[in-house]
Amino acid sequence: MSRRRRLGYLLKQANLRLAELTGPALEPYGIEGREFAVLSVLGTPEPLSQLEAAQRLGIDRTTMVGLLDGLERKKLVGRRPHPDDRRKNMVELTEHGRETLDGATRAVDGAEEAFLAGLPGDDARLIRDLLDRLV
Amino acid sequence: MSRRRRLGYLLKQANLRLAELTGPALEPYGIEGREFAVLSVLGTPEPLSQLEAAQRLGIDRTTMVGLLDGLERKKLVGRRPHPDDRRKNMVELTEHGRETLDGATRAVDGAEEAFLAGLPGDDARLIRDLLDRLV
DNA sequence: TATTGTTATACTCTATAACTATA
DNA sequence: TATAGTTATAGAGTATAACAATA
Repeated sequence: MSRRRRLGYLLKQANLRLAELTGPALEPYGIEGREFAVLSVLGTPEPLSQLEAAQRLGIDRTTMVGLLDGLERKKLVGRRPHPDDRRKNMVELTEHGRETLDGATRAVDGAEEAFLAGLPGDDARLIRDLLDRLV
Repeated sequence: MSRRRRLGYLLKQANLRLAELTGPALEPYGIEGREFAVLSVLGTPEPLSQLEAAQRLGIDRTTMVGLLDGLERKKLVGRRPHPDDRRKNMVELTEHGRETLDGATRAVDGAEEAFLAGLPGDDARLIRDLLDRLV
């Protein structure tokens, strides 16, 4: 009979353990977890401004500036002014960014799979569904 | 048909949402989430040194020093040298610390319950079990 | 020599405030 | 007046390195 651990502790440790798998998985692509997250939201069909991308990820727009600076230096994304509202920068994946996203997505899929490997297939699907309903 | 969100994103957001509930829940007790975590591990029957407490929480021993400094200032814990190994500080809850832990535990239980309120009872129990098996 | 607690320090991540330009 | 992007800055939270005391 083991002691019940706090939910906050479990979530934090799960996050850390997953990051230990995704970090190395992304290394060959030259990006970090947060950069992958940015590429992921930019990979959706609809074009996004910097602010919109930030909101999708739940981060501040000032944080997005730095992330995009890095991704732009790596030639993974490009900024261009919105034609109808020149306050906005629309952000798009470059060809290289798209390729990187595709490969990195497979790598992260593998890392998530490894992370969930301890659970039977049904439970692996279930925990994702449950978390999805919570957030 | 909604887009599948990354597991890392879900875990991070779940953590943030839970923290938004536990933070205010702990406020009446004058402690923060991390301090509650420390009190929790000190609340177990076996006496712990600073290092042992840090290891239970997966944090560095240098981080534990600062946390215990704060808790000691609040008269919630006490340090005393281990009788047989004077390199070690044994850390124990004060009477006030025990009372605070008891109340705070109920408050956090309530916050976790609220966090999981969107899920049917079975699923609320299940997600905790699944996370427990993952970490 | 190794371990525990401590301190100083630095690094990462993030947000707030203030500015520019646009609307 | 309000919004989007930017910059400067500051605050958490954390770890690494180095030291003293002890084993």
